[in-house]
Amino acid sequence: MATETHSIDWELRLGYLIHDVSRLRRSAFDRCMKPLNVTRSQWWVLAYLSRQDGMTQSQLAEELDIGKVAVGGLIDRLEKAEFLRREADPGDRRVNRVFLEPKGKQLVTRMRKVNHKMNAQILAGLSDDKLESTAVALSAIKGNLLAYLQSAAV
Amino acid sequence: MATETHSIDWELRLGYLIHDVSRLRRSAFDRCMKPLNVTRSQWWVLAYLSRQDGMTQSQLAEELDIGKVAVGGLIDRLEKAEFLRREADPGDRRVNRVFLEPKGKQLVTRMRKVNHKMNAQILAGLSDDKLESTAVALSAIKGNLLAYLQSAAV
DNA sequence: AATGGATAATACACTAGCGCACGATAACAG
DNA sequence: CTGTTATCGTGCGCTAGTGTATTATCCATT
Repeated sequence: MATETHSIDWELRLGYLIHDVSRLRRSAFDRCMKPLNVTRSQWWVLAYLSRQDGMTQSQLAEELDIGKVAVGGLIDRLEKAEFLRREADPGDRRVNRVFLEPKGKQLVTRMRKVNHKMNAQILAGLSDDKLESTAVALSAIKGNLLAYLQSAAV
Repeated sequence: MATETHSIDWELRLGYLIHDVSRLRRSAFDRCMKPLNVTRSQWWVLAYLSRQDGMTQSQLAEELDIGKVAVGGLIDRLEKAEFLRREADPGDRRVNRVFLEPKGKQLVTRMRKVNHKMNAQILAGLSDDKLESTAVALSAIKGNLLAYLQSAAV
């Protein structure tokens, strides 16, 4: 089994690496955000809202690619913490629109900085070239994954 | 702030890409494993056991890099499903050692195949060179992350 | 032998995700 | 206008992870 010729080995390694990096990155992120008293998932909600305030819960679920239920729970907690508020849509009584509260906006700018600093540290020592080619490769993988998930959706 | 010169852009992209790829990969993995009626986390437990049967729960937690509590829960479910069994260590009455049951071993071989096939599809179209350089870059990132998590452990 | 510190597993409370099913509402068909 | 269908949000139950506290056991030092 040591004599596998080509790619197989890298395939496996890459599989594990993606797993490891994403797990470690998650830990690092959590550690960074801890002093801000907001979780990773909550961060994403706020980040998306900061780019487009007043989204509906379903839109958020779509963008974040998580279920509506999960979004509901997140918003519950964020609302309780007064980072955002729900507001009934005047035109469609089914929908809740979600708006950032001042406290939330403030948090977003702080989080942006923290995130940026973390990225810099994590990618330290990698040339722009490497960063770029890695990004390209990951994009390709992402494309494959999307295609795979589409097709297998049967 | 729009006039940042260099890498910043790739840093951001790479951050998002790692996030996306890991999320999508997780979904794909879950989809693959679904017919086997075993979750991703459970898969890891079985995989590690298949390489070293009879580990203690704490060893498993260490290897998998999750908490002991989480491991306990996973093993509860896996034991109930008869994929493995707990066995008291004769020398130290505090520890439980975990062993694969035949049903578990059987599952591991099936999972290996599925995993391999998925990897191949996901990395399709990438040359060995690209795979290698991507793996190298991710390794470096992983190193940075580990260092970061160590240092910030203050 | 006794005690005090480390370690193994568990209990409990919390955040987070999924899937399914449900009620309310909207949009559209006839 | 009425019935069907689709969509929005939620409730419930499950798996999974975290952190803290607890219990049982081991081990080292006195």
